[in-house]
Amino acid sequence: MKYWLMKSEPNTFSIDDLETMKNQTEHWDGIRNYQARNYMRDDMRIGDKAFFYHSNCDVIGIVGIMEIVRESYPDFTAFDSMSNYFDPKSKIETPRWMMVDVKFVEKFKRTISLNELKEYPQLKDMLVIKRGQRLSIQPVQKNEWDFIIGLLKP
DNA sequence: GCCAACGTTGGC
DNA sequence: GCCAACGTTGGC
Repeated sequence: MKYWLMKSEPNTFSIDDLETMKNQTEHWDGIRNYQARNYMRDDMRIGDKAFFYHSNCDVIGIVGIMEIVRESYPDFTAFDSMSNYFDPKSKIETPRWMMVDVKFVEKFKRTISLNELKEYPQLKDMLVIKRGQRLSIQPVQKNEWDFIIGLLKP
């Protein structure tokens, strides 16, 4: 099983939104970056776990956990000229962008902020704490995952 | 295939 | 709102 971190701006889609979706499940649409797409398409498998990360907001950081429940399939928002994510270069016959379905697992009692993540030497290699790192889907190492889960214990 | 211009991300 | 970092585009 692999571990991931997936960013979303809570103004657009927050962990609370995910929790209130039907079946607590939603497609993760709007990824328009090749490296992030490749991670979804090539490496994400059903049962993988992902941190839900809130970006561009008051309290930036990891807010909970979700699970991958459907492997990659074409991102239909790319075909919709009314969508913010419309991409005329992505055709139904040859879709350029993919998405996965994610299911809510838990919301943490507290946000593990970006500032806090930066404090721990154990996490110094995490992509998310590196300046200018904009990848919206990032792999997380098992030891990093376990360390972060450990922070939640009293 | 290079690279300048441009657009976007996302922390601050 | 600013702007550094980075990805993409398109002329050559």
